[in-house]
Amino acid sequence: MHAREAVGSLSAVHDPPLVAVPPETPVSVQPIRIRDIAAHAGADVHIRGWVVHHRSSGKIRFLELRDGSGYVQCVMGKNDVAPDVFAAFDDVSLEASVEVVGTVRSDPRSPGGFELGLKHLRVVGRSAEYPISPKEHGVGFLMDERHLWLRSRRQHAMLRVRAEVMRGIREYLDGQDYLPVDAPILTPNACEGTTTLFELGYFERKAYLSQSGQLYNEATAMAFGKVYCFGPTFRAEKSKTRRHLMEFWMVEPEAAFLDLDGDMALAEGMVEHVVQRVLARCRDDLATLERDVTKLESIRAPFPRISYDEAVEIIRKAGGTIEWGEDFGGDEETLLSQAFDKPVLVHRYPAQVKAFYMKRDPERPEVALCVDMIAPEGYGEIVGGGCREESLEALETRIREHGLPLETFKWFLDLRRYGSVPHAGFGLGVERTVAWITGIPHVRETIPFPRLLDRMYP
RNA sequence: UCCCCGGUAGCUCAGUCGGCAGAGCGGGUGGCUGUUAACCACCAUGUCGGCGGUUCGAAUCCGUCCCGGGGAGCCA
Repeated sequence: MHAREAVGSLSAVHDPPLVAVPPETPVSVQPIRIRDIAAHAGADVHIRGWVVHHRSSGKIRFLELRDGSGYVQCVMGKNDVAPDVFAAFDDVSLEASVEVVGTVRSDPRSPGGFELGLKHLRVVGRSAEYPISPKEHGVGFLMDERHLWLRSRRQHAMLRVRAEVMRGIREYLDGQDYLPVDAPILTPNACEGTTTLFELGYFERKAYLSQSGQLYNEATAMAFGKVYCFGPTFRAEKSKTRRHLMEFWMVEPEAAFLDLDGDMALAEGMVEHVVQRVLARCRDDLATLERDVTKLESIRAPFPRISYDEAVEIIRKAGGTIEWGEDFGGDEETLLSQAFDKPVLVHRYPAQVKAFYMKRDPERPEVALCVDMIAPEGYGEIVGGGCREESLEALETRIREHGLPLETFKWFLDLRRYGSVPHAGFGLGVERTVAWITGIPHVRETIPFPRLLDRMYP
């Protein structure tokens, strides 16, 4: 109990111990995170984590630990430690949780440059026959073991970049004076009336999982001027491609008095900021993922801005077959992205392929004042947005044309009855953005627990 | 929903012409004082995705269903 109390009192300004330290392990030093190990060179430290790797050579034993902040190699010789400490290694296996005390020393033979000369070792939780071995595995197997796969280096790198992307998005929008105002996830009806929604019971009624915060954003934008919502979004489409998830995260800024050029500038500025922030703060993670960072370093505003008409020309010259009036498929987006080394903003699509609330170009009623951002290297559309129709009459006409029920949009039409203004916004898909920045081919690794067609486990 | 590919040990896979079910890794036991996905020796492990058919004989050929992967459509 003495050791336990000592740790408890010392750890007031450090990480508290997550497990009770038994009396036989006389831990009297503060727990540290591996990331900070260089600051403790020459000193004794207390580290808790999981076994990534272990090797024994009879009288010398090696242990590689992960605590979530980094990796460190631990060493002990048979003649350097008490017999019970040396023997504790016998219970060590892949992904067993352990706590150790040792002396930090610089050693070029250790990955990371520092190693821990062990004084104490205790197995906190054993790990029998950990399923994921250090050898190669297939995607199907790893997805079944996703809860364990998350412990691997590659997944750490991926999800740290994701976290940095999300921080960068919030930092940028907050800095532009956008207020985070989230939209509901349970909605009474289809927002855009286009994609298939997940339906669920809402007591005696039906409800749907949100496919976009767009319509609610328009209400909050009229209340606060500049807003964004950031949360999960659901699409019940039976999509089975590397770019699709049933549940994904989307940030959607919306601003009153914003025009199409301003909307494009906002999207461009945000994407530039996010990419540069990841480059500045996640170099090691990008290296782990073997990302060619020169392709990211050139992501600086301004991005090319082309009309849909021009995009069709580029696609045709590149060998694509597309008729004016059709939306772009994956192949067309890839051809288009290959013509540029930056994200490309494509504006003024044919109105027929866009949502009902998109504003028509007054000079060309057949096109909408909208914009998509196509990521480089074939990662597809990462942003979709544009100007919203602010005229009550025009919007009512659009709703009727799309065969949507006017009464369910009463509140949405109210926004045009009471002080309507020109406004615009967009949605950016987090997973596609992370896939592009990390350079991985499939979005499923960019979210901790992907929801795919026919895959809901774990 | 449609098209293509696949399913053999815990994992990754090989299995020839239809003729004894295999390797590496992982696991177990033992050895080794500087290992880096350590190494060496030995040991254990199978509803060959399910069902039906052809055959003296099927992992192998045929039918069907299930599951997984890739792609299309739709979208972020």
